[in-house]
Amino acid sequence: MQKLKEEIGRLLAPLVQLEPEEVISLLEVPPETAYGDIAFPCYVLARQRKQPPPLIAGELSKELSGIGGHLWKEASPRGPYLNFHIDPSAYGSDIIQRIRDEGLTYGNTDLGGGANVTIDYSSPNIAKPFGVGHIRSTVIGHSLYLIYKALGYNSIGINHLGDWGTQFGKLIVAFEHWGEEDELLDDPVDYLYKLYVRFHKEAEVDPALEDQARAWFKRLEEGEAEAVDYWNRFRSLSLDNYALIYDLLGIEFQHFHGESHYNDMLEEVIQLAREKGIAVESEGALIVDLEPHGLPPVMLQKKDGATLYITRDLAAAIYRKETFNFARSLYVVGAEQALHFQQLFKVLELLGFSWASQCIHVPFGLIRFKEGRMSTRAGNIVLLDEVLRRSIEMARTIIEEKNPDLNNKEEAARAVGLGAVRFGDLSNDRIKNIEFDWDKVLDFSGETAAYIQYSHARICSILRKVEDTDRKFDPQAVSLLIMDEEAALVKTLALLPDKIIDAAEAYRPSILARYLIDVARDFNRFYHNCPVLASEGLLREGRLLLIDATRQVIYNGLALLGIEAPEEM
RNA sequence: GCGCCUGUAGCUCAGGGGAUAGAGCAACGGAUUCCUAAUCCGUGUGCCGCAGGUUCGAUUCCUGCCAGGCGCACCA
Repeated sequence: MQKLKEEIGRLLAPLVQLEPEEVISLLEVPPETAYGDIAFPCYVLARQRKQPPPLIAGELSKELSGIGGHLWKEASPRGPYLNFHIDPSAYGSDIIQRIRDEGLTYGNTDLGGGANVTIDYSSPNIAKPFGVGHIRSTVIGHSLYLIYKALGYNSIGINHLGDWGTQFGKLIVAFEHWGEEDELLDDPVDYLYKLYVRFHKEAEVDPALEDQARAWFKRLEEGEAEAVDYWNRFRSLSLDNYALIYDLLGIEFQHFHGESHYNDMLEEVIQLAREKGIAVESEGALIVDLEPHGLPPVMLQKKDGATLYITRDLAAAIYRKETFNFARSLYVVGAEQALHFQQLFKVLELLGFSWASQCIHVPFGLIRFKEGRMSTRAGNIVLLDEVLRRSIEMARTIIEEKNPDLNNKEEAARAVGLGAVRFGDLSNDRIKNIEFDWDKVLDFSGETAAYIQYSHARICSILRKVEDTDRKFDPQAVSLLIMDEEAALVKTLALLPDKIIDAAEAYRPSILARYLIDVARDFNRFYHNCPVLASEGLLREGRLLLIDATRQVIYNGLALLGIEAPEEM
């Protein structure tokens, strides 16, 4: 698409007295393919030429009639627009050849130039079970990690484990009171979760428990052996459990620096805040007054001397800058923490760090029940484990029904089941809340990952049936692809690089997810109207090249969402 | 009370100054001697939350209001 725009920009610029770049930025896609494939709106020229836009469009069309381009064949006026019509043969040839040449790297660009981008994602709280709520940060963050990598950035995935804080005090108190050793060993995370829920229930009647919890956390911060032992056990038991889920989902991180990692740096942060004169005592605690900046105050240190998570986040931000010298630092964390990040970035700025502006909160909405929000404390959450298991099970059932002869059913079921859950989270604008609904999670029809994967599998199926697998690009064969369905598919395939860039700039994998739905839809229309194997000669060859390119686009695109594209399902 | 986010078809959601506002689901009807029907084609639906403003032009930008969600010092 970019190449086509450049060509139009070059030709049109001298005729309209604009720079080629300006022309390119004005170009838009018409609402109907019938109008044309790319349009130049003439409103901007109305003042300059003192003519109505439709007249200008007509004149430009005439001026261009003798010229023509490589990738387009005609520029027709329609109302105030000058519509360019792609030459399907030339354009298709250009795009398909490019996809063939670039293969697995088609869609990638080198915008990043190797610059570091840190991405904080997943970051579960130790000792709490992995609920469906946690999947959002995990899946969105990991996709952004992959997308930035595809743009030539050096992505650095950081799992900022919530492995410190008063919650550990709570767990220790709960375990001291009600803990059973064998139950803990039996199913650690589940048991710790039960203790956590029980703590909050009992604390409602007996508020003294909260004080005990704070005291235990204080002892932990002071490095008291008994507290540290508890912490170590709870932490490693939880990590073992998370490892299973990350493994299943294919999620990776370069760093597992949890909150506890920054303990040694907290004193320094507090010292710096004092030196800069932004930290003040208030009611026995140490706070930063952000009122002049229109924000509520933040607390760096409690009156008992223990720190809070923003203190650790400050230390972590500084550590990341010093260690990775990031060009951008992303925090893929729920929208409910928006204020926290505003405060965090503001304090960094007040501490004199100009790079505070490179820190970006990438927020997302809550996963809720119809009846209200999920709460770990109240104990009403849906476990991610269960969601993934049931989704894979459902996929297995459908495969059994539709494709009973399939060889590696288990592999396909896993790809489809996990893909469904992932896609459900990635396909809508991340800022919106999601209502958790089993029926929707387990539905594999319509705009779903299965739809895209299915398109991929069918292409693979066709390609398997061809005797000569050693295909070469043939411009003549591709030039025969002039049916509407073929031209539409080619045009969509050309968009992958732009969509990856758009997704990265908006921090929205949903842009890419939606695009892949378009690819699959265009492919399915083609599939139903244009026989591949039953065609003959060069046309058959051209269609094989087209679907192979489609296969590549789907494969590459799904990969950036962290979704597998099985060859059979 | 203050702040942030959201409001588009019956439901779930795309779109995001410009040409007749689009998909999926659900409903109904159709397509399989042929490459996997997890598919495709057809039918119907919209005060784009309400009221102002900016503009040649607003569903899109600005302001106010309404509704829902989420936050607002010793949790993370």
